[in-house]
Amino acid sequence: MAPQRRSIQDQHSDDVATYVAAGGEETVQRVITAVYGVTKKLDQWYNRQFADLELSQGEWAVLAALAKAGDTCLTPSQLADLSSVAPSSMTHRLDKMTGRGIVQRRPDQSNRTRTLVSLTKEGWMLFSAAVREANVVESDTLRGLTDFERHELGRLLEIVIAGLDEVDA
Amino acid sequence: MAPQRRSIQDQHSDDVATYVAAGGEETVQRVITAVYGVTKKLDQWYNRQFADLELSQGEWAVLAALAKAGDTCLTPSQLADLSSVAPSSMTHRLDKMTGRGIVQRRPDQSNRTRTLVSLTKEGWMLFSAAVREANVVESDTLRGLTDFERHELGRLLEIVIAGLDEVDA
DNA sequence: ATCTCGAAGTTCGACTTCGAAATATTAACA
DNA sequence: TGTTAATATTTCGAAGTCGAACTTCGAGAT
Repeated sequence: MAPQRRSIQDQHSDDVATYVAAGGEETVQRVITAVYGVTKKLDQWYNRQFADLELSQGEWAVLAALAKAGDTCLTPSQLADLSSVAPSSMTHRLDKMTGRGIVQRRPDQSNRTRTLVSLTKEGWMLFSAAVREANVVESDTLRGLTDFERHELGRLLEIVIAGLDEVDA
Repeated sequence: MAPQRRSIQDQHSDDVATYVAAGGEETVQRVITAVYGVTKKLDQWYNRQFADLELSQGEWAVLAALAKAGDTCLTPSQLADLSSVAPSSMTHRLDKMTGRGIVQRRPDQSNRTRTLVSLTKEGWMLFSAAVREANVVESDTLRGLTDFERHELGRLLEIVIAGLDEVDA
């Protein structure tokens, strides 16, 4: 009754064709469309997985940014920038996360307009749990690739990453 | 005064190290983190570029979904699903886009609970303009890769895409 | 033919986000 | 020292989003 469900790769080919027909370059569109196809699926899985931990995408962004900073504290403005969100939005988000006890705020002694945010021990534990949960689906995502291919994929993407700096300027 | 601004690839290495320290696999994290680094930058550029066209990310998702469907009309539910948004949100979004004249709604004659949505001529023109604008930054993004490398990157990503179907089940 | 169940769309209240204005502190300069 | 400009954060109103309840319609069973 329902038309045969199209496979994701067929859908992908048609998507590329649509973009090319609208004026995009084929070699570019093939890569970019594929990148977005992967992240879209991953985002859906993250949302499902993180629901267990009562963690939204936005809260995850804050958690990850603070974890990556290590011992260095970050200000709300920096967190807003790293999370691609307005500074005013970060205020309430931090209120909530502070209330939950996974981050803590303290005034900067050397500049009292500034607030320093850092992870609590509970925050670190939550981060670690989230990474290990996420690693499951991420690992599944790459399961069609050999070790060599994973290495090659990583290498190529890192070339792209390295070029992003200059494009901005 | 400000500490030397760290390059994106250095940042990337440290990010991977953080995830590995928290319990992720190195080969997996290298690839996934790189994919997200690319899309994050692209998202920022899209937002800037599309501001010219008065187009939000959400509206772009609807536009692209309808364009990919070609002549086939889509229902609000399908659009909500394709755009990863709640059906109730799609109602208002379509109201706005209809008011602007880029999409049109009409009742399905064969099933009157259903509404069919399609692009207007203005919608198609807007889609085409957006694709060509986006292609500029996308092309810049890949500028560090040779033609062969682009082909290889596309090939590897398409293997991943092909595997996504089965992971879901 | 009628009844019930499920599906599609919309409406409603609560929460999140944004941009602009307000507040507080620091830095610069005459 | 006093005034002004700049920076960091928060508050506030408008807009977008979500989940739940509601309405309408269609399909299948009795």
